[in-house]
Amino acid sequence: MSADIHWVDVAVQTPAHSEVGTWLTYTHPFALPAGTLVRVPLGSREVLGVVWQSHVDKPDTLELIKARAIAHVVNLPPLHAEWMALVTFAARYYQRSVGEVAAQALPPSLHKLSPEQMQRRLSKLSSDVALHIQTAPQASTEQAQALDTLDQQQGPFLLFGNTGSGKTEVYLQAIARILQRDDRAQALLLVPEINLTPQLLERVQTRFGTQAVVSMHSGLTPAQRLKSWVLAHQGVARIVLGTRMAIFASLPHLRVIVVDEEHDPSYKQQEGARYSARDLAIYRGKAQQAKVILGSATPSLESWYHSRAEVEGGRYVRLHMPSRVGMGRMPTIRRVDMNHQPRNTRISAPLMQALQERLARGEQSLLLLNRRGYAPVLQCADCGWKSDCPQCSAFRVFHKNDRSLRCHHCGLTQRVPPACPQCGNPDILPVGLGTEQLQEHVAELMGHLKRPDGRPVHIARMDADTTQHAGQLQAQLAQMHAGDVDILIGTQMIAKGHDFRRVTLVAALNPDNGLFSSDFRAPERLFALLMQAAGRAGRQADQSQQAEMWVQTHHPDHAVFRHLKAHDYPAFAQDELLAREQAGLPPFVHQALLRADARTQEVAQALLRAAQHQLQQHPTDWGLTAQVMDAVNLYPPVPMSMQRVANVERSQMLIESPSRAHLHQTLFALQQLMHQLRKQPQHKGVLRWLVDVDPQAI
DNA sequence: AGCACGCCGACT
DNA sequence: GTCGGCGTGCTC
Repeated sequence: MSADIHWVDVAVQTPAHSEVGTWLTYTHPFALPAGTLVRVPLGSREVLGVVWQSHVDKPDTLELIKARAIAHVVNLPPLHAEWMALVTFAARYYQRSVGEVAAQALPPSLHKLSPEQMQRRLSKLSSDVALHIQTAPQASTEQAQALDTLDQQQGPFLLFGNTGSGKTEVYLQAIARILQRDDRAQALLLVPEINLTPQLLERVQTRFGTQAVVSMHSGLTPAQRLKSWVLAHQGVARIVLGTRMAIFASLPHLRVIVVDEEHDPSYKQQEGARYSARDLAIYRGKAQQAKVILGSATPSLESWYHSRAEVEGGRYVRLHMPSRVGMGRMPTIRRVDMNHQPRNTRISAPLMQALQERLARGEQSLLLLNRRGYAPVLQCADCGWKSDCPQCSAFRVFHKNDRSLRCHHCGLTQRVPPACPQCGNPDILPVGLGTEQLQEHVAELMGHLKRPDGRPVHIARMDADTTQHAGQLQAQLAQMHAGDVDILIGTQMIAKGHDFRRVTLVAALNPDNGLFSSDFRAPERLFALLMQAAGRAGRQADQSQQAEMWVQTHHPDHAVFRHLKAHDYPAFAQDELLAREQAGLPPFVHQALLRADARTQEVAQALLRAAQHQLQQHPTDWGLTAQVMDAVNLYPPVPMSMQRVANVERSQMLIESPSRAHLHQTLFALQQLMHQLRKQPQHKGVLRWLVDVDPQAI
């Protein structure tokens, strides 16, 4: 007379690196389809989980463990098989548990709400699909060609289009074609930053109808996020616009994925499962038969390499759109050799002249400086004390606004001391230049000047400090568009995406730090930033003749600036790829980092050294063959370039191989090995360890 | 990761 | 006498 019992394997958010298996087994009176969302008891709490599979027989691994019963079944359609495959793939690829990736991929409210609360929220959602596609503007010849190729070929595609070439229009028309052909089809449009979503959302909603489009990013309230997620999951929302997290959106009828500005580093998640939304887009498109379009004016060298000719082994279809539409030509690049300027010049004489000309004509200028605050460090004129952070291996930045010293890594904020804490000398001085000081400096130089309309010039600043509160960014952008601002000073946030119509001059004041960084991707990032910044100038055809991008540098002949002057990304990429190939760097090898954190660098490194020793001396103990280890390079553990943050010492070991398969075999072996090593008493002091596959920086 | 249980110092 | 410090260990 025993009731039916089914054994249900459920993925729950198991501890990040626990040895708990892939899923936990619970009981339920009847079988549940894979993908069903459930709430299950775990220890003393109840957590959200995803059913992976059900079976009738008791699993033999469960002999000693008592299976508990599923508490609730969430009243939503099950997640589809492709979503589960994506989560499984991401978990394996980025070396995390399936449950952890699944949990990260679901909206937070789904975890927190009780079944009753969920039910109430769900009942409020409408289920009318309201797609109204408006007529698109006439495509240019280049756009039409790109659209035809997108139609005819399978992809994935790299849309290599100059800033202003109308990439967005191609995305929208490509999406429109696919949504028109299939009345259930869904589209995913990824953008790098939340900042860029509102204006694009408006444009997409205008084209496709407000109801058909939802957004997904971390700036939404939990309720909004849940709503977007459910609408996408139910197939009601036809277009999802979002940041990297949206790559995990449940889209049962996904047919096209667009990754805008695909080179942008923010597509790489930097905590938890360190996934790349761009790379997962490629996987997801293939697995779910959706077209994938990566777009950029300065593609990542990885994507550029993958889009080389098919006969050379390329896997992506490259689409080229070199012309600007509805705007003039790209700005003239002017390099100022700072070796011929007085020492410590911030704004060189010729740049001053050019800025004044813009002011006289009522045109806007952008000044780019990648340093927030007033000065990156304070120094005692007497004893040489510097404002270092007591908790990090970094200097605290001087913010003059509130007279504070702030560590940008751990957040430690203190008032500036009245005198040197080391020798008592009251003479402590700012060293180096930040945006706050630049604003002050420019105001001193040009604040007395008048605009053509007789009003005094307006010198504004836009960076993380002036945009931290809700609405500030939008307000600043509105001022800029209204023409109230004459000179806008800011960090890289002012270079990205904005369509400032009256800007005719953009200047990078001190881009040299990007040139000789130890990070091999620094030149690539600098080139992309400067090209993107240049794209802000001369967006109105009648003004584009005057449009200029200025670069103040001590290395005017450096390849980055040479190729920038010619607006020649392909030449830059060719040089850079050649250098990468010769140096044995990505995309010619694959990398992963094994990282360990501890109170002391010695303890952190000891764990990594032990791991290295085990893999090299006893590979077979960990299931690795000598051949695999021959193809995998383990570098000696070293401190991270940002060695100490919030009193935690960080160390890392670079793992490298030309073979993706061999690299991953090594990483799987490492999981087992690291769990073993951590139990040993000499490694007790290790706070955490983690693996970063395809790291952004090393 | 949470969250319990557990065994030693300063508070109502 | 308890409140609470975070060390240790477990979660189907």
